[in-house]
Amino acid sequence: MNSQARGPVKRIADSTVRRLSLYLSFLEELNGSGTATVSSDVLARLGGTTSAQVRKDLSFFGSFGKRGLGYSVLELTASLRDILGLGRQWKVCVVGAGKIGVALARYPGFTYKGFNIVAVYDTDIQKIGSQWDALTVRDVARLPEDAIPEGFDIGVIAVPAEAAQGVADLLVASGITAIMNFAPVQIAVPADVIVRTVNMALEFEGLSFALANRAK
Amino acid sequence: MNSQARGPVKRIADSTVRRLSLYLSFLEELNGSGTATVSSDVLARLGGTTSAQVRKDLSFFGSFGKRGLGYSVLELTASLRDILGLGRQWKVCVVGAGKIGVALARYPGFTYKGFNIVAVYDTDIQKIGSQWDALTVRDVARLPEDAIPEGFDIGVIAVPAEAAQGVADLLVASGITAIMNFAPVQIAVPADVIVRTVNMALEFEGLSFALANRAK
DNA sequence: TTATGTGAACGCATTCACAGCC
DNA sequence: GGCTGTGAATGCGTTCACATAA
Repeated sequence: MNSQARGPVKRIADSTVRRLSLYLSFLEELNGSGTATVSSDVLARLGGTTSAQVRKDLSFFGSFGKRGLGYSVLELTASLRDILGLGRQWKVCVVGAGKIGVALARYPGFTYKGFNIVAVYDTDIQKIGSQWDALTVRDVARLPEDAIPEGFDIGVIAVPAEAAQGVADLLVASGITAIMNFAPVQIAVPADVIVRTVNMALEFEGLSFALANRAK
Repeated sequence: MNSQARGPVKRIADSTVRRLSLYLSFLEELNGSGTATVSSDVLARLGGTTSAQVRKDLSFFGSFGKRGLGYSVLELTASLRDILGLGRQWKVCVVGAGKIGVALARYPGFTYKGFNIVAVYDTDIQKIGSQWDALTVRDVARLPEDAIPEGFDIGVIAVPAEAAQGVADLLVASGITAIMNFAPVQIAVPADVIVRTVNMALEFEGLSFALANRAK
C-alpha cells in the first residue's frame, strides 16, 4: 500500500484519535519553526509516547512516511487535518451564554481549527438580544426552526446540570447529531447522536485521587 | 474480607477513577432524592456501563455492599469520597486571571467538592490588584514566597499556551506537586509532580473525527 | 545505515460466570 | 431469590521486533 490511503477499516480507539490531535499540534509548531521532516521518534518524545505507537497510530490510515527519512511535516500535517475532519468548517451553535461559552469563543485556535460559532442561545430573558462578540444571543425557543436553514453541525451544551438533558433533547429534536456537553452530568441521546462530555469535576477528582494515593 | 478496606494494593486505571467519580455524582443525586439503597445494576445504567464493571471498580478498594441487597447510598457515598480524597479540603491557586479561571471559580460544586481557590495570580499589571470575587489578583512573582506559608496543594495553569511551561516551572520551583493544566500544550515536569491536562481543542477534534468518519 | 510499516506477542482493562452471603 | 465479590476468560490497545524501503 502506498501513501495517502484513507478511511479507517476498523474501529479506531479514542486514545489513538487523541494522540493524532496531539501529533497535529506538534506538527503545526514544527511547521512554524521551519522544520521540513520529522521522525516518529521525535513526535513520540513530544507526545510522551513511543515511536512504535506513533507509527501504529498512523498506520491505521495509510503510509505517510519515507523509510530511512521520516515524515514530511507539511504532508503529514495535511493528512492529519484530513483524517481528523479538520479540512472543512464545522458550524457550531452554543446553548448557554455563560462563562463556558465565552471561554470557548475566545479559546485560541478554535475558529482556526475549523469550528465556527455561528449562533448563541439562552433562556434568560435578560441575556436574549444582548451582544456576544459579533453574535446576538437568541431565544432558545428559536433553535428548532434555525437549525436546518443555518446548518448547525455541532451543538454545545453550556448550561447548568439541571437544564442539560432538556437542551440535549432540543438539539436532537432540531436534527443536530453531534453534541459537546460541558454540563457535569451524563446525557441520554439516541444511538446515532455523537456526544462528548467534558466534566471538569471529574478531572479535578482524578487529581485529588492521585494526590491522596501517592506514595509518600 | 469485610467492608471498609482502604488503600489500593495495585495500580488503579484512570478509567476506573473516572467511573468512581461518576458513581459518586449519581449517589449524591440519589441521596438528594432520599433513596437508601442502590444496586450495581442501577449505578451501571446511570453511568452507561455494566454492573460487573461497577462491582469490579469498587472491589479494588474493598467490599462495600450487602449480597442480595445492594449498597447503602449513604455509606457508599462516604466511601467513594474517602477513596477519591474528597474527605479533605484542597488549597488551589490559579495562575491566569482570565476566562478559564473565572469559569472555574464559579463552577457549580467546585468548592463543595473540597477544592478551594485561595489565591489568583497574573502577570498583567492591569489585572494585578483587581478584585476577583473575594480574592485580590496578585503578581505571579510573589507565588514562590506565598506557596509554602499558604500551603497550596494544587496549581492551576490558566494562561496562554506560550506561557504554560514557564508557569509550570514556577509552580514546581515553589514546591507545588500537583498541577491542573488548561493550556493546550503538553508541559514537562519532574516525575514526582502530578499533571493533568484538559485540552478543549483535543475534545473538539475528537468530535470532528467522529463526525467525519461516521457511517452515513 | 536509518527509519518506516506491520504481524505477532504481550499486558491490562473489561466481561463472564458463578460461588458466597443476605 | 437477589445481588455482591471475584477468579478466569476474553478482547483490545500497546509494545516488540524485524522485514522493507530509501
